[in-house]
Amino acid sequence: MEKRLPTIKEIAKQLNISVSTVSRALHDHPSIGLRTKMRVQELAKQLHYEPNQTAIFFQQGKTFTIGVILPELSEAFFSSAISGIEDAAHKAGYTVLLGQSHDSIDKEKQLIETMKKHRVDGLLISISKNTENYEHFEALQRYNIPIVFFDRIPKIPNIHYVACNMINGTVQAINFLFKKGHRIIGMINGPEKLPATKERLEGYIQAMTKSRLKYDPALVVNCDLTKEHVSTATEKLLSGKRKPTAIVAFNDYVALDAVQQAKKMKLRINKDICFVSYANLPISNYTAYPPLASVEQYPYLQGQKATETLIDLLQQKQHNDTETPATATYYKIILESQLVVHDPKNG
Amino acid sequence: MEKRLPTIKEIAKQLNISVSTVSRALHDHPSIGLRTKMRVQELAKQLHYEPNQTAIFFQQGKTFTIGVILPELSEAFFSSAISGIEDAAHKAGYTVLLGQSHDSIDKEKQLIETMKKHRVDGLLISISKNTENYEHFEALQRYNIPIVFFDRIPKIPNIHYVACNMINGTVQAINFLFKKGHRIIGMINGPEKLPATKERLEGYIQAMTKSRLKYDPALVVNCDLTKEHVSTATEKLLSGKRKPTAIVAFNDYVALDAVQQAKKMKLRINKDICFVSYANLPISNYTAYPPLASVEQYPYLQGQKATETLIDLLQQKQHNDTETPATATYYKIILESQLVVHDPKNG
DNA sequence: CATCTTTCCGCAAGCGTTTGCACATTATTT
DNA sequence: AAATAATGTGCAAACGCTTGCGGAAAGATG
Repeated sequence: MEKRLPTIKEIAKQLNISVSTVSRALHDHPSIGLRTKMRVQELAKQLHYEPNQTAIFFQQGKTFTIGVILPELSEAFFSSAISGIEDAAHKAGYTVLLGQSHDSIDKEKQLIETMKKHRVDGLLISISKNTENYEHFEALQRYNIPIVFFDRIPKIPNIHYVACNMINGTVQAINFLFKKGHRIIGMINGPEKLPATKERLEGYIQAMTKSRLKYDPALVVNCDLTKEHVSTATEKLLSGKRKPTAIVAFNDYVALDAVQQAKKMKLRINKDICFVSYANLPISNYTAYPPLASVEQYPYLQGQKATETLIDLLQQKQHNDTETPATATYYKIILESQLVVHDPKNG
Repeated sequence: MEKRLPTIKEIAKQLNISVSTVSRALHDHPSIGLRTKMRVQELAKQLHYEPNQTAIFFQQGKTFTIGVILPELSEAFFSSAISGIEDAAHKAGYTVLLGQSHDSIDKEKQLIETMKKHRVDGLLISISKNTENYEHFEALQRYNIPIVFFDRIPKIPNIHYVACNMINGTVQAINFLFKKGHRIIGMINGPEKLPATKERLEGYIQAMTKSRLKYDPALVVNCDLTKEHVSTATEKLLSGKRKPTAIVAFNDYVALDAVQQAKKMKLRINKDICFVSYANLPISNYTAYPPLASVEQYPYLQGQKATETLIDLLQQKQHNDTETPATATYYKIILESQLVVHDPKNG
């Protein structure tokens, strides 16, 4: 009934040789004779032997596992990212240990503990919205567990990260609208503290000033991304003194909510008011009034790149352990975002 | 530089006691004196001692890890499911090892190998579209690794699973349309082999016959869910002899693609032709012509339930190991799907 | 035939933890 | 004071695998 898994010891006993010989035979070690090598491998196959990875992990102090901590798996951005992560990890022979923080800093801390316990070789983290102090990350440095942050990056100096530059995308968006003749361009931005919000604002300011439209703070409103907030934000924007003819929205969902509000206010979408946003979700093509264009942030690619650099780091570490202590250079990989103009005929 | 993590042995040495005492002290074992218990715990904290989980995993033959294999993380259904899985697992002190099959049977097999190597305690699987033989699953039984399947279930007898009954949802959908006066109701179904497809068909037949509309096979077409196939399927349906006034679509995306095709054919949506579908994605509310209603499949809940039953199984196993071999009862948990009628004013 | 290589294999330690058992100390009872 | 019972601790094995080192057997060389 209780099928005990065969071990190296079993094989050794049956063949009347030592475990070390078996181990080496299975690893094709040069100092094992062809004959015994064959005999061992044969029997191993026959018994369905498989090495006990937990024993190996333990023995080698490596788990070939990378931990991933991110806010919310069901968000489209992160589900694409995790998809890229898993693919890249799998390709390199690593597996992925998963945890979502639900934007709670406590959960984030807990997860880090769990990951540490599981002795993950490294971590991929996209921090929670509410994470403001970073001790729990710094603690990991001491344990020599490398971290690569992605998308949501903490504001601390010496870290590796992969992110998408929203500034240039924003500039592209504004320029796109400018070329279409818009001169009063509003922005519905995200929660003030978010770096993503700040980047969008920076891009906005850059592009506006460069186009010699002066930057008018009244044209930029923040919101917490809930439908209600978006509505009030839109209303505020569209009933101000300077009424924008185009709005850049924090993401596609915000744009859609904003469109609904604009329609409530009897504005004609794409005539009285145009929208551009971020994320470039495929569903936009099906909506009644998709944004004219959307800034693609390449979540899958971000996940992939982040994973690749982490694995790179892990391999460096292996070498450095025997040589000099790692030269402290930090990966700072920035993907350029890209404005994607939507096909007008789906309007 | 190389901070070696403190071990139980370290503590023992510094306190001049044995490792076993330290171990017991840290576990609050009753047979350890209060004094030494305190001393140990104090020093442990001071050294930032943390047990090496890999050692414990190895020693106990348990990893407190559950493997999850599913087709595609970036699909909305599965990203919700994994979210539910992760939450439930975390609550029970388990962690989640992740893998996506990309609907490739080979990848699926590989992943199972990996999971087995990692000595996951149990597995949660939603099988790939193309999986037709099930040896690789049955092999696991022999290793005494329990599996709970969810959503996409293989056709083999003795398994645990959690699924969502699409039949009743389909019946609800048809009845809904019937009440609205529709008498010729078409269906754009999925790939023929998929159980999900079969269930929808069964529900369709049940409801149609019960409503004394006879079942007309010409009104049901299969498709592989690509946009092109959906278009041709829709066209075929709408240019048949009996032209449906309503169509039940395999999922919301299919419905949206079908709507586009119908519009191309100059039909008026919601007048000449109505749509109902499955999944109930939130984006539907933003689309130009959302389906009138959609069958909710509760992916988050499915993930959650599947995880809970797996953990249940794991705990049973622990007990049964010492007693009688598990009484072979199999969990077959079926959630009822639920038709959600959409608010017409968002039309 | 003696010596030196090569070729092949086993011994044993070590990774960090848990746990059954025996032993030593102290407290309780007669 | 002796016997018994509680109370603390330590020893050592076990989990499965890898690997440095030493050594036997076989072959090559002089």
